Amino acid sequence: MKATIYHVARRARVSTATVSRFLNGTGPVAAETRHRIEQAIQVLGYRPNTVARSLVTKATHTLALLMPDITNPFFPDLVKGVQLLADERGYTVLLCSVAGDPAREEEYLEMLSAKQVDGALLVGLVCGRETIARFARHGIPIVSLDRNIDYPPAPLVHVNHRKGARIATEHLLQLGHRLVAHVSGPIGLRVSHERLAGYREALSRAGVAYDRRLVVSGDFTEEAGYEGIEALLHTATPFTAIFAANDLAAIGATAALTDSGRRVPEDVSVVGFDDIRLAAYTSPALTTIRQPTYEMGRRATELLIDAVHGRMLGPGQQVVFEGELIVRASSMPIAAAQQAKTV
Amino acid sequence: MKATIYHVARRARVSTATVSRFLNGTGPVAAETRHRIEQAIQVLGYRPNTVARSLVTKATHTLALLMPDITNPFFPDLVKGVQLLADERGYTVLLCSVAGDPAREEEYLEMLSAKQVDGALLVGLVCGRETIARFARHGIPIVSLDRNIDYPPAPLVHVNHRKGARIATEHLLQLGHRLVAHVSGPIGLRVSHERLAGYREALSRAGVAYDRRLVVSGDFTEEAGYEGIEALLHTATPFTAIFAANDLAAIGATAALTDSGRRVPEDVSVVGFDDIRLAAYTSPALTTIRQPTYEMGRRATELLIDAVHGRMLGPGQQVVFEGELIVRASSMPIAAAQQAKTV
DNA sequence: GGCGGCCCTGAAAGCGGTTACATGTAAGCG
DNA sequence: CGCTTACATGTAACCGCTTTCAGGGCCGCC
Repeated sequence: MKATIYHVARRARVSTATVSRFLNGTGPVAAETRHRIEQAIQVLGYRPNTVARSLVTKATHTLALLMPDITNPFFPDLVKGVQLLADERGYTVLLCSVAGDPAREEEYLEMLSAKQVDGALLVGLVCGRETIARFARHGIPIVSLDRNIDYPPAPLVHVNHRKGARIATEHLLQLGHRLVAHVSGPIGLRVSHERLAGYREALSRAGVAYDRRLVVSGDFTEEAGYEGIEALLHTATPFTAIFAANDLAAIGATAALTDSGRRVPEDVSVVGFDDIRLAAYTSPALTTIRQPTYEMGRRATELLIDAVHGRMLGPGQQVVFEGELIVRASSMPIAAAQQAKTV
Repeated sequence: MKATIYHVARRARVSTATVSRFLNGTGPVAAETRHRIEQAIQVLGYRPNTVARSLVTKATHTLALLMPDITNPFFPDLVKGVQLLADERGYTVLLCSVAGDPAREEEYLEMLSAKQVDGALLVGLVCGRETIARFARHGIPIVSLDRNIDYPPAPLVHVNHRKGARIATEHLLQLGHRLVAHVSGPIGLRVSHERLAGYREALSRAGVAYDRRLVVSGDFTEEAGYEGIEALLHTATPFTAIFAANDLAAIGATAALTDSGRRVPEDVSVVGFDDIRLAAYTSPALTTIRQPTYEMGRRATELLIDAVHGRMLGPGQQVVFEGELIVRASSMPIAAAQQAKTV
């Protein structure tokens, strides 16, 4: 039989109200009473039942984290950031992998309001805005990562994808590459769109014509990167560099290049995006745009908890992080010889 | 103002008991009444409050997942398996990264019993057995992954680490290697111990003497793998192959080899353990032992949910998976030339 | 026609806490 | 000395739901 506050009260010869006051530090409790209560708790091995508490306080100290796919190496770091900050603040996190499926997203959103979570961190959701609006109507604060939520306006944390992509592409251009291919993310996703836009921006600033044949669409997986580049090689469209929309795709692309006998970076330079943990250890080590993933997770969670406590910045608040170019071994200046044969 | 069951009852002109019966399918409800209730729910946008429900039913439909570090690429797949199965069964999962810190593990365990989770999945815990025993006393079912919990006996899911390690090492031996180094996991962890044991077993079966200078200890990270092998190279102890206790370490080791001018696998063969997602895409693609991570997550969760429902197999039940050798490009027969120079 | 059942429903007692309000006591003060 | 005041505690309502128990109709059946 688990001890309840009632048992503690009885044993300490006080009322449950006093025990509760003692537990929460609300209201005064005499030193001697305090001592008796401590004793009782100790002896009984009492732990307050948070469910009962939540029922009356209407706070569960639980945050929900909705994300597409934890299997993508980009996310674990984010999760860690969220987790750690939540922990510091006495919150606990409910993990929901929604697999990029709008129906599941909606289902989960429904469930969350029933579960009375205190707040929700929505990362890269793909569902319609009405779905989110409906959810928000329950009054649960939300913070969004990489997905703009206009109505109701929710705090947004993201990196400047466009600029990052531009920097990545400019890096390649500065190395002398003119035929830069791009493996994009899933079409329709804002992130993919932004990164593609950054790529085009860099091209156009450098006066290089945009060639849509050089853009293959992927879905942020290694498989797609591999297949995309394999297919591109089959078309015999020449290129000397690749900017992949994320590291996974870059790694897949590199594998496709290697399997077809090309060398990276001697024949083709490759740059990715994200700077996942293993990017430094692939061979060649991957040049990429670092996203401060862990930090973003922390910051987003901080904003969320603030929102839970009713402390919000102005509406439409945003925290934007900048991507940082990390030059490693997968990119190098275009070789003169290479210019001639262009792969 | 959020609608409660009381509001629904009022609007449908029935009692809360009837609404509850309708909601849970417990007890009969007349067709017409049913219809009125549906209407009311619809109009009010009512969602039952699971917190209140849990208070009385004593079931939260929440499972806790305690793991060392989600950042290790081995885990996300596991999490996914857990997540998906939990989802199918109507459970939700609370994520706790304990960072391999016994104190945090204990803290979390405490919190979980207060949070009234229905069950807990403990993966690779390092805390003392008394801690776990104390937790178990709260009556919360647990299932353990990769850590034997003897008292109270909890179902255990794991792979046969020893055998996997033996197979990995045997693979190297069969390729003609005799000087096989090993990057171990953190000493003291059962998993590390088992994998080391498997390595030694293979050596001894093949009549190869065990040389402790060939064993460097790591902690399952790339950094440690890198540094371990770098250090080993400095000692000038010759070796022609490496069996790393996990893929991360293998990748780090490969990087160290490459950075020092060695080629993998021409100069040194490398095999890992885990078969993380990216193992197939490193270059060279990594030979490794595949753990059916996703499946293990599912199976463990299944056992846990069964336990929650009081359906347990016999005491001391175990599910053991077998590791499978996946031969890729990072291992090859020892070259004649190499035998002479032995790195 | 009376009666045992079967359906369907409602009243009310909790689940384990929190908290507004009331109460009792002793100190402070003119 | 009587009155306020602050402190320490108790009483009881309530959070939103489930569930036991006890009917009230209505049927069939003897």
